[in-house]
Amino acid sequence: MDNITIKMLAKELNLSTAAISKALRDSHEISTPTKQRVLELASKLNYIPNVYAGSLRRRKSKTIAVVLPEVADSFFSLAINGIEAIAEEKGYHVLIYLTHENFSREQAILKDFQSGRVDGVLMSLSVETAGYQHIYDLYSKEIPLVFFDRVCQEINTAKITTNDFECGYKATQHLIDCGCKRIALLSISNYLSISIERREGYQQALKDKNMTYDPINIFCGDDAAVNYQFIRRILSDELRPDGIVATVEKMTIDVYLVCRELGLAIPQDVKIVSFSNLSSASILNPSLTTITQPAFEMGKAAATLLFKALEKKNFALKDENLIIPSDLIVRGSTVPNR
Amino acid sequence: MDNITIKMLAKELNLSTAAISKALRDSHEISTPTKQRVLELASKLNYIPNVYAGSLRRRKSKTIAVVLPEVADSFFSLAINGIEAIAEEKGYHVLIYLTHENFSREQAILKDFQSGRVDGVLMSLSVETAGYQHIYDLYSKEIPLVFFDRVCQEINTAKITTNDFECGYKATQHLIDCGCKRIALLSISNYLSISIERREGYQQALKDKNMTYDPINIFCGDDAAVNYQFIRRILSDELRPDGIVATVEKMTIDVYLVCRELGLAIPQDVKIVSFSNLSSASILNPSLTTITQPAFEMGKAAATLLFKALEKKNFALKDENLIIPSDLIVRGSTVPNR
DNA sequence: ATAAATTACTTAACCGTTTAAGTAAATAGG
DNA sequence: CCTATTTACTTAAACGGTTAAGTAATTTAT
Repeated sequence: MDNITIKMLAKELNLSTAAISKALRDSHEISTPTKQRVLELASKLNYIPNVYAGSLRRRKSKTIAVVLPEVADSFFSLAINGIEAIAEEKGYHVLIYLTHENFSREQAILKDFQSGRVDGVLMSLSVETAGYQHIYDLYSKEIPLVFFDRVCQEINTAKITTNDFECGYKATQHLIDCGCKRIALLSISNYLSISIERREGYQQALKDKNMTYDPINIFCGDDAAVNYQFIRRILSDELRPDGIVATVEKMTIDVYLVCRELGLAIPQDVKIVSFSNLSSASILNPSLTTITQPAFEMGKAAATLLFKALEKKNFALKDENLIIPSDLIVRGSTVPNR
Repeated sequence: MDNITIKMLAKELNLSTAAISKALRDSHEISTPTKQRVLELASKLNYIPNVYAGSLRRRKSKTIAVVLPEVADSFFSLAINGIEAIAEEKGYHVLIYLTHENFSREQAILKDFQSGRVDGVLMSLSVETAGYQHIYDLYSKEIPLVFFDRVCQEINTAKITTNDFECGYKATQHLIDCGCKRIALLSISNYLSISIERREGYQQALKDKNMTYDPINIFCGDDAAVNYQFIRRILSDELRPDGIVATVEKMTIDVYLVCRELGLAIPQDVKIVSFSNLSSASILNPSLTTITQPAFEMGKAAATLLFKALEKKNFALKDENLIIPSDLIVRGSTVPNR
């Protein structure tokens, strides 16, 4: 059996399709008894409007896109939760796209959005993103865009971040306070906003204590084995770090595994602080000191801003810049020696 | 500036909109030089077709929905990865919906799909789902549906599962082999397919060794504190279990925390096997013995089947039933005493 | 040389909903 | 009592593509 359409309701009730449409949208142009009849029949026949017809006509899809590097990461999955919570509340639908940190994939995804598929976009940049033309192109189509976490400073739109600089600083300072002399920063990019901020915080903390050390960049591909070998090399060195700030959750597990393999004790030989939302942080061996980001809240905030822009025509995203602070949660991986 | 439409291309090239449409879809009815001209102008003006117009006319959206209980869970986030991988390959878009284990939310989500919003649905049932009318309603609209993990046996469509019965059996047997005498099963439902299967495997394993013990059901709400207290009560009992099969990842962390608080040693006092895809399992304190589900592969398989149904009109999902086995990975939480 | 088939289009209907503009009847206002 | 306004609709044109059916011009077949 075919789907019920407005046309069928119209024929059945001897009304025009316009009358049906208006009745369903509770227009004042339709009398109460007529509205009743329409509503009754609609519910009796289980009429469900075709969303594509509506979207075409109204040029609005009630759909947003979330563009993420990956989903199997506690930060991003919590952020999705926050986004979904708001979207559900507002009656919006959520399309999800994963870049897998790949630039050309990100370009292709954004290009597609020019089709009008979505009313707005929430995104966190990929590591590989070099150049922002694809973002400007989207921007020029006047599709509202809110960045979260990995933002693009160059683009003049809303950005939700956490206090990455301070967290880089705090994490480093904490390791210094615990007696670390050679503190490494494990990062995945020289260009990503969060990487830069965290690194600058790290460097400032070292500078304030007249210490130096090199941040270490790890190419973050899909190949976990490569990361593992890289970390192993670092920790095998004679002058290996005695403190590590891991700016990415993934790497932490590798650090733990490498330490176990090399017979290095955490926190005695190596202390580690990780930017992470792992729910298992407290039951690791040893429990992990983390910078825990407000992932859920950031997702919520990003979505809230986006919907504000979608619902209020004269609301400008340009100068919205929200920073939600993270927490340093001290645990077993950074206990001072003796 | 307004969006470029086929109409504009047609006017510019002195052709009909039909010719443009056909040229863009590489129809044999259009000459090569004309196609070239159309393609050139389209790319020059950056023509991007309006997806809603196309979807309305063709009654196909190139979009699928994924309906999940939650996303902040390693199984589901890996499954999304698998689904996205296939969807991307096939040029489909992925809408994501979270039920938060809530029945009425699940009903509302499926009802919306009757609008033609999606071409197909992948889903994993919520804990609270009681009754399947909403699924039958979807089914009657001939929207292909593939279940994964938490399936509904009653509905005659494709199902991707893992060998839950065997895993329940294997996990229990493993604990017995490690010397456990009182083995508890932590579950979240009496009705969920996976819960039933795992419980039956557990019970069979006990029966085969002439042992008895009660499975324990935990209401799995959003309130983590409730679960925690519940587990605490169980482990505080004089006749507390010395072995636990946790069928849900979330609970494992609670068990670890409660054990620490009560001064119970894992694995000496309590051994635990968990159904889990936690990437941190190997670095927990102690490392966690897991039944690791092929989450990514299950997502991929589910998506692959769905697309087969979408692309081949005479492909029936009815009797597709794929079981991808999980692995028991023995780690520190189940070392035999002495 | 003529009928048949092919080529390269055009015309117009259609997908299902929304909405600006029009209209007849009822009501209100002076 | 006649005009202005309001009420409750209808008509028809969008929204932007797709596609069945039609057609004139050219090519092929007999």
